[in-house]
Parts: sequence; C-alpha cells; structure tokens
Amino acid sequence: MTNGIVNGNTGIESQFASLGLSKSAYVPPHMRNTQRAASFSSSNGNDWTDSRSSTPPPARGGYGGTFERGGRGNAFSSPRSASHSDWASRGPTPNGNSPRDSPAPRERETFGYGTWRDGTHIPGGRNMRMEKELYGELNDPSKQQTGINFEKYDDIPVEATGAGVPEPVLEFSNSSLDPVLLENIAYARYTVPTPVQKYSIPIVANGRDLMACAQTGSGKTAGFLFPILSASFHNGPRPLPDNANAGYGRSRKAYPTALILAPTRELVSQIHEEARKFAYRSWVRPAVVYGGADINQQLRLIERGCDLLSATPGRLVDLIERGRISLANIKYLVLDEADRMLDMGFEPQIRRIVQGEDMPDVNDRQTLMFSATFPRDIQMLAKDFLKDYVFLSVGRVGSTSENITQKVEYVEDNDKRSVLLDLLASQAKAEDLGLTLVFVETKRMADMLSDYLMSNRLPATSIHGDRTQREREMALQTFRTGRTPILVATAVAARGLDIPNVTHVINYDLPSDIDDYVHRIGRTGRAGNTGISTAFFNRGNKNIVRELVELLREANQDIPQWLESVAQEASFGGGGFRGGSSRGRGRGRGGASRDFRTSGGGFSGGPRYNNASNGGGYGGGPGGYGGGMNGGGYPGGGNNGWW
DNA sequence: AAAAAAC
Repeated sequence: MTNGIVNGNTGIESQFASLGLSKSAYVPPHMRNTQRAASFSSSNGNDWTDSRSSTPPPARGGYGGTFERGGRGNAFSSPRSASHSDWASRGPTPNGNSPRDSPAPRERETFGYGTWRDGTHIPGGRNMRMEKELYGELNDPSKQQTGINFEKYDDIPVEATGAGVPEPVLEFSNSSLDPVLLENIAYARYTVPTPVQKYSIPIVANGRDLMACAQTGSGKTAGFLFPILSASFHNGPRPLPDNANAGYGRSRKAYPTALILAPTRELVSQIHEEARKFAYRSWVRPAVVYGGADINQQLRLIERGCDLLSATPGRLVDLIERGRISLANIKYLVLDEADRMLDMGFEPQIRRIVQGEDMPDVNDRQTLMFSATFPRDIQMLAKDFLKDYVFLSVGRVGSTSENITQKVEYVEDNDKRSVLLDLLASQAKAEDLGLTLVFVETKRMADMLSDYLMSNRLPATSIHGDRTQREREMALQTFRTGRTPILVATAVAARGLDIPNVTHVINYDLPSDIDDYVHRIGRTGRAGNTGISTAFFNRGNKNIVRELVELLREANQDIPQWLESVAQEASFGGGGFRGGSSRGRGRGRGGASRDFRTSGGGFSGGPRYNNASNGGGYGGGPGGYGGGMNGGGYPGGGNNGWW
C-alpha cells in the first residue's frame, strides 16, 4: 500500500484523479472495497472550488424584476418585500469561482431553491445534482456525516440553567422543526439530536438568548442552524427597514437576517457548507465572506442572496464600510468560538459589528454565543450582548471519551523528525493509515516538516496562516479526500474544523495551553470512531505537564512513569498551577463552565470534567470578578459551593 | 512566543 500512497501524490496521478480515472490513487481504508465511492472521491478531488461556489440561486428575475416568471420567480406583494425578494431572484448564476469550467446552468438546475411568496414558503423542487454535491454519496469520506449520533453522546453531561429553561427535545421529528428542514436533516443523514441540539433547538425556538459552553464535535453548528433556519423557513424574510435602499430600486446592499461570526476562514467556510445543506430547497440563501479571497467575487455572490451570512470579523467590517452589507435587519446573531475570537484580538471588531453599526439592539434580536470556556472577558461579552439568557454547559466530547488512545513519548527536539518518520512508516505498513494530523507550533516548522515528509515520499501537505487562502483550502481538501492523508498544521486547524476519519493526531510540538491540547486531539475519535493521539514531550513542555497528567488520568489513559515523575517535579518546582497560561484570565480546561449567575448549582450528573479553575474567582454576578489577573482565576476567595 | 485575521 505504501507505493499506492506515494503514487497518489504525483502529478500524473493527480491528473488521472482529476479526470476521474482513479488508477492507483490512495484509497483510505474505510473506502476500500467500495468501488463507486472510490471513484467519486477521486473525481471529486479537484473540483472543490466548484462545489463550494454554487451558493447563488438560479431563480430568474433580475434587478428590477417584479414579475413572476415560469413558476419559480417571485411575485411581490409589497414594495418592501419586493425589495428583499429581489436579492433572492438574481440569476441565472454563473457558477461562482469557476464559471468557465462548467456549462451554463440548465433549466432543471433552478430546482433546489425555494421562494417566499404571498406570505407562504414555497419550497423548490428536488435537484439531484445539488443533493449529490451537498450531501455526498454514501461512503464519500469528505462528506461523511459528522452530526450523526452514537451512544457516547448520551454520556455527555449537559446542564441548562437560567429562568424558564424549555424542556429539551428528544427527536428531530417531534421538535416542531420545519418539515422542509426535517427533510434536509434526513438527507444529511442526521438521525438523533446531540445533547447540545436537544437543548438549543427549543431554547432558540422559544426566542431565548443562549450562552453555550460547548466544543466543536458536540454538534453545536447544527444546534444553532436548525432552530434559526426552521424559524426563518416559517416566518419568511423580514421586511426591510424603512430607509433601506431609499431612492434606489436596485441598491446593492445586502440585508442578512442571520449573522454568524467565527474566528477562522476555514471555520466560517465549514459553517457555510452546513448552512447550505440545511437551507436546501428553502427561500433562505446562505452566504459566506472571509478574507484572503477575492472580494469582488464575494460581492457578486452576496448580491445573489445573503439571508444567512457566515463571516470572519475583518472581512465583514470591510464590507460594511463599503456599504455593501447592512446589519439593520439582523434577527439572529451567533458568535461561534467566542473565546477563540477574543484570544485572537477580535474584540474591538466584534464590538463594532454588534454595537457600533446598525445592528438591532439586544432586545430586538436573538443572540447565541458559543465558547469552549467562560472566562471573564467572555462573561463581559455575554453581559453586553445577551439578554436573560439560558446558560448551557456541555461536557467535553473528546478527551474524556475513551475512544481516543492518548500516548505520550519522550522525544528530544533533535529526534522528532526521525521519530515522526518511524511512526508514519509503521502505521503505513500496518495498512492502518487513515488521516494523520500533525500539529506544530510555528508556520516555519509546518513548512519544513511537510517538505521533509514529502522528500521522504510521504503524501503530506500543510496548512498555516502564511499560505494563501487557496493553498489552505486545497490542503484541507486533499487531506479530507485522502489524497494527502498527512496534514501538518499550526493552530489554524486546532479548533473547530470537523474532518471525518482522522485516525491519528500527532502533537509534534505540544501546545502550552491544555485547552489547545484538548482541541487538537479532539480532531480524532469523532463520530463514534476510535482514534490515537501521540504527543512528543520533552523538557520544553514542563509548563503543561501537570494538567496533561491530570487529563490523562481523567480519561483513563496509561501514564508513563517518567511523565508522572516530571509532573511531580514540576509541582514542586514552583512551575505551579495553570501551567503559565499567557492569558492570565482563568481559562478552564475542557468544555464546560459554570453559569456564574447562579450561586448554588452544579452538575447533577457529576462533573467528570471538573474544572480546576472556572468559576472560582468569579464573585457571583456580572462584573463580580474578584481575582484580578493573579494566576488566572485560581480559586481564591469566593466559596460558591462548587467544590 | 506563536498563531490567527482586512485591504
């Protein structure tokens, strides 16, 4: 199989692959013996740009078109709704990124998009080409369902606190979700809601704001998309604000009703793809904007429909400044990976977007925040952005689950390369090579290491912030499809990305923050599969050792004796608690935090992921943080009855 | 200290 793997990365083979002639291209283990799936994967290898670009609706119409045409246009009952529907009726659309690569849209391709007419939702007809693109074929690894639910999810402790928390739903089918959405959920092969979804669906459906401490892999994307889309399908487009497009019949400003902010480009892209799946056949047009990609093309795409917008903060601000997007019509605001966004210094831009532009006031919109942790600055954000919210705390999915086998090996920096090579070679021999994700700390190292692996005839690629957006996306795609089953990555890929079939995560460089470690290994062992994680540890990683050992113990992992010893030393040596987190603001480890508004509380299910720090120094009310910046909120004064 | 993100 080794030969096959190597050949799969050569130029000639790539050409075969792009022609759909799969020859000896690498076939991931889970796909072997599935002829049809294999060829689909190969032919799919090169056309990802194509597939992610066909967002716009092909419904006929045009800028001034206020007439119905061919049964699929829009008849407008009022000038205001006409103005809105106008956005949803541009077309027919050249196919986004690569218009010349694909033939002009055909009549039948107008199916798949619905409209809103006379107060009624008119779903579009089915479009098989689109369904294949959105939902993939059975066994297509890059489209494999990730929201599918297994028994392990039932073990995840969830707690909802706040006034009048709605009862969780147990199934999608009797959760009052819109019928069209339920069909899309079935197409995507989601079967049972995850714990996050069980709670978030009724919470959002009841018009409540939500603060959720949950990580990717818990199904949170669907957790906010489902109720937002369901309500949108049902309620139709919001009327435009009175001053919208004043004096122009065809202003080029878009007025999304739902806005989702996330920290990285890949993440918003991933959210957008989910949104496309579940908006299928509805009147809702999802759109996505992020930096590093051609802005004019994004402008063209949002002109063709921009009801549910996924965005990175920088590019969104840019588009607002250009007057091409207005937030005046926002009904739903979602901040995903909020702690990560603050870590990355997005707070000023986020505050500008939420408070400094034309977004409706907190009382006139519904706001959902997701964050892995709940430190002070996130609490502040919650206080300012949310109203009477339900606090949802969801346990860690990855690390405590025992389907990830965590190994730690002592490797000096100089030996890392050869140890890695051995590791990769041995698993290739074992024909066990699923996808392997290798994490490093620096961009330079990512380049060096992937070059090194390639020069050793291993099919590797890399992703980091200095690569162009196109390179990044291509790396992700060739990784997903198994054409380059080894991906060397920096922190850009640590969180949020949902890649099926990652069987091995290697921490070539350990992060200094245990949260990052948890996120990284969480890229494997997903959706009921087992995974392996290997960490290279040496004396440079002392700062994380105490928490690492604690984590391994919690997860019932074997702990090498030498590692225990290092941990002992470290706790004596004053290297102390919290491992020197540079943030100094009390990040808790793991996926859950406490609702700081409550004073008693606690998890009835027993805190398996008992946080060492969260809640400790928070004095019990908004702004009641008593600890300052000393040691990151280590339990200092406040006894809140939590432990 | 590095990484991420707008042009």
